[in-house]
Formats: sequence, structure tokens, C-alpha cells
Amino acid sequence: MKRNNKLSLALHTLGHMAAAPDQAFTSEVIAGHNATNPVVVRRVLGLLRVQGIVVSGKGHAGGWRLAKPADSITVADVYAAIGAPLMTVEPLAAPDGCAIVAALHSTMTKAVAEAEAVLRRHFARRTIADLAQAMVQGAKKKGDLRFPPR
Amino acid sequence: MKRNNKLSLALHTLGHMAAAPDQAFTSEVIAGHNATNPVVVRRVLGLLRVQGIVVSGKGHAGGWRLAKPADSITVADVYAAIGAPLMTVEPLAAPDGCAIVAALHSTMTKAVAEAEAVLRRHFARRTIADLAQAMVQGAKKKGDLRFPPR
DNA sequence: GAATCATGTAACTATGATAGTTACATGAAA
DNA sequence: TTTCATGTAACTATCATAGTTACATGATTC
Repeated sequence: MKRNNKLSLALHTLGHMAAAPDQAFTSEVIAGHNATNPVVVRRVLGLLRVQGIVVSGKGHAGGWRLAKPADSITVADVYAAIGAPLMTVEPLAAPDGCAIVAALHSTMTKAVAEAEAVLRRHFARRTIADLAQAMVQGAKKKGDLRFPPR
Repeated sequence: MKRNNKLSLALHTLGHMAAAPDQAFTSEVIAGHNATNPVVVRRVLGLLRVQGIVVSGKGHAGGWRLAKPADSITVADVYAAIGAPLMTVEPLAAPDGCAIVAALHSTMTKAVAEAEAVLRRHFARRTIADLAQAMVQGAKKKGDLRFPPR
């Protein structure tokens, strides 16, 4: 996983969970399916747990699963849970309160805020169930792509 | 300058140029006004020169200045010249063409593209002259904030 | 209740994108 | 011909992020 792909990792995993709601997924299996590390998976899914999107269990039957129906979780929920906006603007460190820097920052902030709003609106219209459905449709064409049973 | 502030550096500098069109600004002066390094300034303004937004000259009367009227340069032009979108989405490196990753990437790409479009639309409505005007208005209140003469 | 399995988390290291720096060539003006 | 400024290559520094190691906690199975 290269960079700021926490959101993608989260959504990918939730999609798989939605396609197999009765199954618990271990950090290890998820990490394997994402070319990353179990601890990284725990860190990311931990953010989702705080927001009540997933639950985790220890021990033999432990692992991660959805905390509620997949069609009640939007991509926007997950995006918010991750807490790392895809687009930010930091104010320029300019000397002496330069007026143009202030004007610039104001312009940039407004533009970025609107763009982010568009993004969130898009994300709010798409649920994890939608993603899972795409998966099932893909599986019909390409073979079963579910995680291997444990 | 911390991070990906090339756009801010560029716009800030262009604003000052617009406010003093007869003056040439050296990389050194610009760098000083941005808490950065002359070479970094040259690199960034070099991108703008390629797009015909600024011109540069060597030697005694050298330095940087606008290549055309400030009201004919939009923030969007500069954004495009910098060539570093504020928002990108990289495909997840998932194994075996997992269908959910494909669906995910498609969703993300579309959403980001729309958000970017909103951003560009905003930027297209704002010119460097607008920024310079904000500066002049600010100067009236706070004193002269132009770069010092050379 | 002992062994096993999985998460929870702290502390550290590795990676990589970005900015900063040094050094020097090129060319224009005084 | 000296001075000044850009142009650019090559390197170093910084910093956010992911990856790793290590171990505690707690649940399940035997």
C-alpha cells in the first residue's frame, strides 16, 4: 500500500465483508488480500470500529465483521471515519500578514470546500452493498473472488 | 514551504507581479518573501514560463515578470501549468483482478473527477488581477505590502 | 486451566514524495 | 570583463506514511 490508501483499503475490505456477512475476517487474511500488513489493517479498521461501522473479536472465532447491514453504510460514512480528506489546502507561511496571501487562502479554501462537498455528496449516494453487488456481478464473469474460507 | 504549495507560491508571486507590472522580480526576492529557496522558485516559475504565463530574463535587469495582462490569466491556467492536481486517486494494488477493487476504483475516479471539475470551474472564474486587487485593498488598510524595490 | 488464536497498541524502522542546497554553466547588462 | 541573474543537474534533508517487531490482553478450544 503506497499512500493515503486507507480509504481504499477500508472500502475494499468492507465490500468483501458485505458479500460474506456471516464470516469473520482476520487482519492477516485482509492484509494478505491487500499486499499490506496486519497491523496496518487493524489501525484502519480500528477507525471504522470507533464509528460503529465494524466490530472486532479476539480469539478463535475472532476477526472483523460489519456492525450493521451493508446497505446502511455509505462510502461517505467510511470516508468520514478515516478522517483524512482527499483534498486539503494549507495556508502559505508568508511574512507580515501579506494581503494577497490572505486573499489567496480564502479563494483556495472556498474552492476546495466546494469540491469536497461534491465528493461527499457522491460518496453519500453509494453504499457498501453497492460495492458488494459489483463484486458478485464480477464473480459471475470471472469466477469466485471471495476470500478463501478460514 | 512545506508541501505541495507550489500552486500557492505561484499564485502569490503572480499577484505581486500584477500589482507591479513594470517591475522584474528576482528568484531571490521571491524566495525571501516565501520563506523558501531561489532554486525552488525557479523550478515553479519555470513551469509557468513553459505555458506562457511569465517570462524570465538573465543579467542585471533580469528576473521574472508577467508575460501577459493579469486579467487574462486565471487561477485555473496556473493550476494547469503546475500540473499537480490537488486530488488524485491511485488504483489499489489488489490481487487477481478482484472485481470489488475495480468497482471501487471506478467509483472513486468518477467522484474525484467531478470534484476536480468543480474546483477548476471555481478557479477559472478568478484571475490574477483579482488577487492583485485584493492586495491593493489590503495595502490601503495595512500599509504598503509590495516587495521592496530593487 | 493451559494452549492457542486474534486483536490492541506502543515503539521503532523503512520508504518515498517533496523541498532545500550546492555547484556550476549560460547569457545579459553595466 | 565584471557582475548579476537564470537554468539545471545532482545531491541532501525533511516529513508524512506505511511497515515491522514485540508484547499485553482477552476469547475460545482442548
